Amino acid sequence: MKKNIPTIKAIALQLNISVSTVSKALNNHPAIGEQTREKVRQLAAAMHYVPNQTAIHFKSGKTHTIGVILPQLTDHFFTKALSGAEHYALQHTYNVISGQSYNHLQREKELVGFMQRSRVDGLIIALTSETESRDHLLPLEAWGIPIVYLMRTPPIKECHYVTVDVFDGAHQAVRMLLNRGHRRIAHLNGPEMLLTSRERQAGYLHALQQHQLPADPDLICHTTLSPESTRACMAQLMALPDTPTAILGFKDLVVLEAMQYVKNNAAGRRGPVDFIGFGNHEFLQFLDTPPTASIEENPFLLGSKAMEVLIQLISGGEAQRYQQVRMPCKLVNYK
Amino acid sequence: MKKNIPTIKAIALQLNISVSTVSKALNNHPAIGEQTREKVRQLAAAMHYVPNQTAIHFKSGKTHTIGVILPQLTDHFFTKALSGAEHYALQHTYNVISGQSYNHLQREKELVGFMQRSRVDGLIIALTSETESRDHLLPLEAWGIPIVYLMRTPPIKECHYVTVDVFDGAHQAVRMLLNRGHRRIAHLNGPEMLLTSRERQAGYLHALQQHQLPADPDLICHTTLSPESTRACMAQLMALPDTPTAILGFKDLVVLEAMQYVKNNAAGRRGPVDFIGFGNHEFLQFLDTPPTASIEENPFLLGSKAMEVLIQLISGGEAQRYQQVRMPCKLVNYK
DNA sequence: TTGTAGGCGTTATCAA
DNA sequence: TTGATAACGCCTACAA
Repeated sequence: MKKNIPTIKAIALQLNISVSTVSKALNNHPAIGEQTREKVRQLAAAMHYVPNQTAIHFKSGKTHTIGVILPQLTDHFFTKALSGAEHYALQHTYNVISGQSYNHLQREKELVGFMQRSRVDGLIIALTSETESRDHLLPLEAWGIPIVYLMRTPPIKECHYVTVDVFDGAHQAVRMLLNRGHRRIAHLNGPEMLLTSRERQAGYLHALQQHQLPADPDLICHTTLSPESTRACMAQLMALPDTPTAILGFKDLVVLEAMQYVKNNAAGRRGPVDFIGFGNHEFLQFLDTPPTASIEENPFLLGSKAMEVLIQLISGGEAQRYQQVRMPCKLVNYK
Repeated sequence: MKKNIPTIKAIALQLNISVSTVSKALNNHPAIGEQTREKVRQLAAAMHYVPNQTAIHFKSGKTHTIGVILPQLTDHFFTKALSGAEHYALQHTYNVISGQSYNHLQREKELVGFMQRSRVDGLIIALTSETESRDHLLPLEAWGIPIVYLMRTPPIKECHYVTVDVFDGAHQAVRMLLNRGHRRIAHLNGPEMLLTSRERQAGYLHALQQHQLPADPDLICHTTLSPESTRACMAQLMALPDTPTAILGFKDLVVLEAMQYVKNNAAGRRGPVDFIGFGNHEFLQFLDTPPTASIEENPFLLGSKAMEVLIQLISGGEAQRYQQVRMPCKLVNYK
């Protein structure tokens, strides 16, 4: 199967006119006669001519394309963030190319390289939980390609980012649990390395503090997000002399695993009865015994906002201050 | 923020050698001295030189990139199919660019246009449920860009496709329900337009037929996959004088909506007690009352296979017969 | 109103 | 072993 793709030159040849005339006709250049324009357009349509974007990118030095790198799309949070980013980009005639890092730094580096080679005009990235340095991203910045971090930001202040205000989310959740009478509230948090984990924890601690409750380090544990790790955390919590009565989880999936653990392993024994996680996953509605509440994050809007910030950075001319946006989240009650 | 991206020319200028020497040095061309090669490599690394892929694509006429167009990534099935396709592509040094059609023909056409302009070497596509003709795909084929349809195939024989053997999946499911004693089995199917719906139905009918059971058209309905539409179907089924005792659903989500409907609207009344859907969604494990079974499809392998077929078509030289693959599926019991 | 020429970054061919 | 040159498809300033 040999490729046979029509070019401007082929059109020019057939009509016996010059290449530049064809180019102008197709681009609605004013200095082209009505007749010629029509002739060209008709032939182009008949030949199914489609401009070669690689050539245009190459020539213009602008790809009008945004790269998006996310950990994984099996996580609804990122899927929706991607959709939001795509949506905004499309409305502003930008294209999106995306890739999944599968939470591996090595793969993230490869993807960054791919984005660089593809000469994206800007990058949105949620770092892997392995990523400690952003050395592999510095060349992009040096090139003048703006980067907006989404959710998973690097541990520095000098960057553009868009995140969810998980501090407030955790704070709201713990306040609700406190109001329901709980005094032993565990925090089944995500990987310690993630900034978003640390912010959740800060919100958790702040709520306790406001209630003049001491923080018990035994009540805080970190799951790698694997089911095994989550179960290990739960085993630890349940082994405490004074078991927690409520749990704030990193996200809904973790909470469900925790609830399952309690159901399977704590029959009869005292165990947590109230659970709250992040995400407000749509599957929760199908559960006979849903968690107490869930913290809704609106990832679609998050992605859309990230793209908005990025496109503004790209088109906004001179160096701007670091854009740092925190989107609100909302506690949704299930009981 | 002005872009400042190093090129081969910049390297050549600094080292006071020619552009072509630099190019060869970077590409390990044998006819380059060890010294020169080293000098070039070091400077390139120091300048964070990254080749301009748009230029290479442009020059070579090969992008080494595969386009993937899917309805939506919020559907785990397609997310996993995408991951599988990406995985295979990466191992064979192909890149993937993907887009979501959101099940809109218009958007699908735009994406096809984007893929064409991007000069992908091949395309994997799952058509929208709106897509009746493949006119917008013909130019690609005329260009010699192979297309592999994934799951959502066009209603013709002359195409390459990779699907799941849903006929057999439905057949297995209905056989199981029959074995459990059911004689009034409803088929809560997906959009009639989708080939995959028709194949499910054929499997359903075939199983009934093997059991010498007549097919009751009242027991077959088609949801658009929206919750409202699914509820409307359920209302219809529940209004029958002889209500179904079991339901085969288009996919797990539809089944859960159906189960919820029964729970909310049939308290006390006779209603279906066994449910089977397609997908074997990972959330099913968290349900107190899961469906009876689910039909596992392995979409990751499906996407991977589609990519394998496509890359073979791309590199395989001359026109080959139509590749048509049906992946097996497996009934997973929950009760 | 149309055509000519140059150039974007890279590689391949051929000459030095 | 290295360098000069042309070419890929398209656009644009300038010339005709």
